[in-house]
Amino acid sequence: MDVQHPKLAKWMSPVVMERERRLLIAINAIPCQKVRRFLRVAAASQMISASNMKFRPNICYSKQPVADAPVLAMFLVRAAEMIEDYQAARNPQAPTPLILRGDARCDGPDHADVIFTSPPYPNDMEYVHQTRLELTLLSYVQNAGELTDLKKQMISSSVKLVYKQNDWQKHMGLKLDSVRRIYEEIAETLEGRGWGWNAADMVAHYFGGMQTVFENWASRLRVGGRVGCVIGNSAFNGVKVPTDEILCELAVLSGFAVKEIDVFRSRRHNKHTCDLRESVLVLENV
DNA sequence: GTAGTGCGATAACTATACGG
DNA sequence: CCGTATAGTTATCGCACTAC
Repeated sequence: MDVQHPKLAKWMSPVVMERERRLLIAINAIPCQKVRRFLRVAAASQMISASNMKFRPNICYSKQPVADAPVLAMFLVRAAEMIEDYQAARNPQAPTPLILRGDARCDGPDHADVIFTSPPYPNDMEYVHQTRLELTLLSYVQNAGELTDLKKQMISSSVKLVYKQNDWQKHMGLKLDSVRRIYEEIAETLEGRGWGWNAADMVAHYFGGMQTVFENWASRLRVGGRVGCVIGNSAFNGVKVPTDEILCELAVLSGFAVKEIDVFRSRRHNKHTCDLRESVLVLENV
C-alpha cells in the first residue's frame, strides 16, 4: 500500500499512521469486492477522530495533537454499527445497484427511470478539503496537486472551489436574472476588498454548473421519470440565496416540471439573521 | 460539552501594468 | 525590454455564536 502526501506527518502521528496502514493492508487484501468496499468506508469514518484534525465546517487541527488512538477498536465499533444499519435496511427484493464514478455534468447511465440525489449546497463546505485525510489514506490522491485536480471537478459549492478555468459556469449562471441579482447583491458586500474569497462568483459558478447537471439528467431520464433533489438554502454576508427556487427555475429551462418543494427542516444562518430551509425538489421530465 | 452554522485574516504564488 | 510594483488567484486555518 502506497500512502503518501507531504503533510501526512502533520495530519496524523506516526504511531496512528502505522495502525491505519496495517488496517488498510488487511482490508485491501479481502477478495470479495463488496466486503472490501464496505470495510473501507468503515475505516474511513474513524480516520479524523484518530488524527490531529478536528471535524468542523472548515476542518482544522486539534489544539492537542493525538499521539495515539485505538484505531482497530474504533474501526470495529464503526463496522459493527454499519452492519447493524445494513441489516435493518436490507431488502432482498431490491435491484442490484450499479456504482459509476464520474462527473454529474456529463456522465451517467444511458437510461434512467428515477434520479434521487443530494448535490452540494452553495454553503461554503469544501468536501475535498474536508476529506483530504481519507482521500489520501485510501490512496485516491498522493499530493496537493492531485487534490487540486479533484477540486476542479467539483460543483463550486464553496468559495475555495472557484477556478478561473471553470469560468464558463459563471457566464452560464449569470444568464439567469435571479442568479445575476444575487451575484450583484453579494458583490456589493465585497466592495473595497482587494483580496480573498468571492462568494458572488461562487454562487454564479454553482448555478451554471448545476444547470449543466440538469441538462445531463434531462437527456438520460425517461419522459415522465422523476427527480428527487435534496437542497438547502444559504446566505452570504446577509444576502439570502434561495437555492431551491433558483434550481427549480433552472430545471424548468432544462425541460422539467416542478411537482413539489417538500420542506423537511430549517437550518440556522450562523449570524442568526434568518432561517434557511432545506427541502426535496420533486421534478418530472416532461 | 459537542455539533452545527460561515466569516475573516493571512500569505505564497502568479499575472499584468508601468516607468525608465 | 527589463525590473519592480500592484493586482489577482489559491491555500490554510482560527474565530464567534447558538441549539441541544
